Amino acid sequence: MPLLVVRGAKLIGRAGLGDIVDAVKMIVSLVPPGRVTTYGSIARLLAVSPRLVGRALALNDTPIVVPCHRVVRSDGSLGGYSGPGGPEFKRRLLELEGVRFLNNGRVAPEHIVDVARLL
DNA sequence: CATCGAACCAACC
DNA sequence: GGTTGGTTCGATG
Repeated sequence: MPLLVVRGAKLIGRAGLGDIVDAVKMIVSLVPPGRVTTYGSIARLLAVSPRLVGRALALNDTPIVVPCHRVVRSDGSLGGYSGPGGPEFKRRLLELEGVRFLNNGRVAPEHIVDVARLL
């Protein structure tokens, strides 16, 4: 199966989003504990819209084995979490991994990395 | 710095 | 065809 789907290209059946899910899983698993990345960062790498990355993560079947909690919004605010426990659990996981949160509820900027830097 | 609104793109109704 | 998301970015206070 293709790793990437060019934006706008039509493939057989549910290939489009399915492939993005796989690619996103792969990329997210590169983010080390104590670090987070953003939807937009992944989206640029895959040449898709950030919203699509969100959707891909939302329908991700393995929320625990894939560290999908290490993806936040570009301004450092949590974003959502469709896994068990919701966003509250997401935040707890991150704190557990050593991610520091500011008073305004955002991730401290020093933890945020662009996935392109991890390649 | 915080909030607001428009743009985004595939799915779903 | 309109709404809806695990968003983003520029404009505005």
